[in-house]
Amino acid sequence: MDKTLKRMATMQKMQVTGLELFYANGYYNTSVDDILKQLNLSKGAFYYHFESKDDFFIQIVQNLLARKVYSSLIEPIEGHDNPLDKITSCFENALETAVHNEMDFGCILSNFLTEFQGKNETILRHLNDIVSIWEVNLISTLQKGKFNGYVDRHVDCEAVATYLMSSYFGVRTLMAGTTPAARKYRFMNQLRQYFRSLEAKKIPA
Amino acid sequence: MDKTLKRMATMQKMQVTGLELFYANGYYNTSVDDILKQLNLSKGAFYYHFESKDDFFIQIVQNLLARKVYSSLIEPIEGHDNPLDKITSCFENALETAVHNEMDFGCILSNFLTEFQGKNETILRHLNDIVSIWEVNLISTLQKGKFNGYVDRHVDCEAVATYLMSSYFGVRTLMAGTTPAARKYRFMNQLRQYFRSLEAKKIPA
DNA sequence: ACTTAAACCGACCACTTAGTTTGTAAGACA
DNA sequence: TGTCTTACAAACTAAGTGGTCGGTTTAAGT
Repeated sequence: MDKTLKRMATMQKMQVTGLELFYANGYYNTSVDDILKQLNLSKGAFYYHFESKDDFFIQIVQNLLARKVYSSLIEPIEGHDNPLDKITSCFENALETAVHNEMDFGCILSNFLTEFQGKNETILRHLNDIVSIWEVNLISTLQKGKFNGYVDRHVDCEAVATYLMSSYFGVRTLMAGTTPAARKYRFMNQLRQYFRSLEAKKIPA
Repeated sequence: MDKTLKRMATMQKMQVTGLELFYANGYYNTSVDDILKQLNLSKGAFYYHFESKDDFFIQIVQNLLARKVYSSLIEPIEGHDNPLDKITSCFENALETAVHNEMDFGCILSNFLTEFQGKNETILRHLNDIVSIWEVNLISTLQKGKFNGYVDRHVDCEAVATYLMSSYFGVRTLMAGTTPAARKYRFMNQLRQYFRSLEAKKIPA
């Protein structure tokens, strides 16, 4: 019991700083030693707990990244209110966090997708799993919004989901570059403009 | 004269295959030797023509990448026709090329932006220069469209440009993953929906 | 106090990396 | 013909890389 606790604690620490460094420097540009140096741990400790660097990363994806995406992009849009409002404030919050983050390098998920595209099929599958979950949740939220009269019935929910994911990934990449606050403001501005065209038409009188 | 020709030819070959491999495998995950092996050239040749790997890449960015972005994303939207139509068909063509590309790993520019974010300031500056050029062109095209009565006068052109760049970067990342054709279709679908909300209102009668 | 196993250390291995250096074939030029 | 420069080859260096392995610490169970 205490043993598994210690085990979990060490593994957790490794994964947390692992994610930090992988996010900041990229997977291939971060060595296992880099991570261990920051924790004052040795190679032995690492390979005692993890099979390989790839295995280590996959566990990070499942343990930390999946939860992060869920808590910041999926859970906030659940519920039966107006999905367009929920998505708006969800994006607003996510982007605001990015603006205030001194070390923002873009959307973690999107960055890793880019890095492993065509390089590591196994890892890519795990990343795409997260994308799928996000997509499915967006679609069903939008469909629920249709049913509840918030979203126009002619709207193609799958297409909207694709458009939303695209724009979010992209703006995070742009924001990591220059003038994140301005870019966030402009982005949200146009997101609202776009959403207005998806609203259910009010039946006059 | 013949000398500079040979020199240019060799450098060109190196840069072309360099860009191919950097795009496919990433900058840090592609060694100079990888490039040289494919050309049957030696380290001597490489360091005779280029100062360093970084210098090599910067020249690729300026010589090849800048031109590529210009010819596929900037030049096609120039002119005095309806900018919303021009941008639509420009994106349509760019995405169609990506769909038919067997080895598509996303938008070259966006991928490199992601890879160098927070890692190499110098290279990042050169990449952001290209982004700026694209942005400026989008904005001025939209403003011209306003002047010519294609775009509604209340539209915030800078915000539209940000939104367009974001969505394009993002959809290219998504398309590199799964079902690129479907994602392209859905994306273009919603782009048109969005553009409809930017059109100049027809003055009735 | 003794056993046992989990948790960890750190030297080590084979290999790769960017970059250097020494050397040399081939053409230009005198 | 002899010299000099260009354009490359190939062996090399020093610093890493992921991964292995024999040994040591630590702490719980008896």
